[in-house]
Amino acid sequence: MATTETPAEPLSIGEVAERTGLSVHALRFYEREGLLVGPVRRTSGGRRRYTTSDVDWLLICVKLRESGMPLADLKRFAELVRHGPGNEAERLRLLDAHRQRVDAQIQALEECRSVITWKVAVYAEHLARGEAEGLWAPTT
Amino acid sequence: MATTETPAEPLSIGEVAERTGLSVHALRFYEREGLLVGPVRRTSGGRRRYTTSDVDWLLICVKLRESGMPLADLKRFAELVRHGPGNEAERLRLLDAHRQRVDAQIQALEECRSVITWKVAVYAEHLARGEAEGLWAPTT
DNA sequence: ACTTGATCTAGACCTCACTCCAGCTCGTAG
DNA sequence: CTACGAGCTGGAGTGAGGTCTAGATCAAGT
Repeated sequence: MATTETPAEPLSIGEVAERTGLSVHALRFYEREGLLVGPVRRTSGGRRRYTTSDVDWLLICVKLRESGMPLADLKRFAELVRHGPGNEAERLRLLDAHRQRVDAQIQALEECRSVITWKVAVYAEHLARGEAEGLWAPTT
Repeated sequence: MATTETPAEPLSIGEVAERTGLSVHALRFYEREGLLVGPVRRTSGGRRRYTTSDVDWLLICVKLRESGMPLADLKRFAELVRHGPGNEAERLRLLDAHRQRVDAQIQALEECRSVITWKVAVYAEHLARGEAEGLWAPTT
């Protein structure tokens, strides 16, 4: 774990954007929305200083988002983590429910892929044997 | 092919909604947006009458949408089909590009799933051995 | 004829997840 | 000191993809 980096140097918002793939806009937005576990430290001048564990959390967030978890759920999860120990069962339920959704998504995508693949094959064959036949006149 | 139904009875918008999973609103919206291959027939009273090939096309659309094809691409595809034969190569490119995106998506989701699964395991183990340890004090 | 329920149109509205802007401040390099 | 880029805030704007409303019409049942 930990971002394969010095274990203590705080990072600027730009650096965090770079290593999470989120935009600086998105990072500020996530913070406003309460998606981070703790408040982000600031320099005396008011600039955000992210810790490596902030970044680790964000990397998890990115994976959860990427797999379609809505921000509302992410927020809920962050709240649970924020309120410390005692709610692990609920965190587990939340994650596990999401994992199931991801599985369903993968299955759905695989089904879509096979439909598309079939359609691609239809066109490929059609092209191979030269243009002809109403390929979709009523329906392929 | 064909929707395992009488090959000629036209369907109302409600029936089509039922068998495609799209809402009647969505069906009208898709039509306005030019996502259908041909214009939908109407009764003398102005009600839409869908043919089974309309439904077949919509079922393809649903699969493409479900796998993340943007409406704009779907529209492009519909246009190609609408303009009849001669552009099959382009249709093929469009579909094949999409198939590649779907593959990438599946891969990404699988990666997400493994991250989530790992996280679920962490919580499960934690719960099994009884509450303790700052599971996220810095980072899990 | 009356009632009921499905449809019709045009257009306003909605959610989600950001993204961008104005106007200002910070901080580092020359 | 000056410039200049990166960061700050609050709030408005964006784009995708629908969803909903109002007010009218159609069609079938009783």
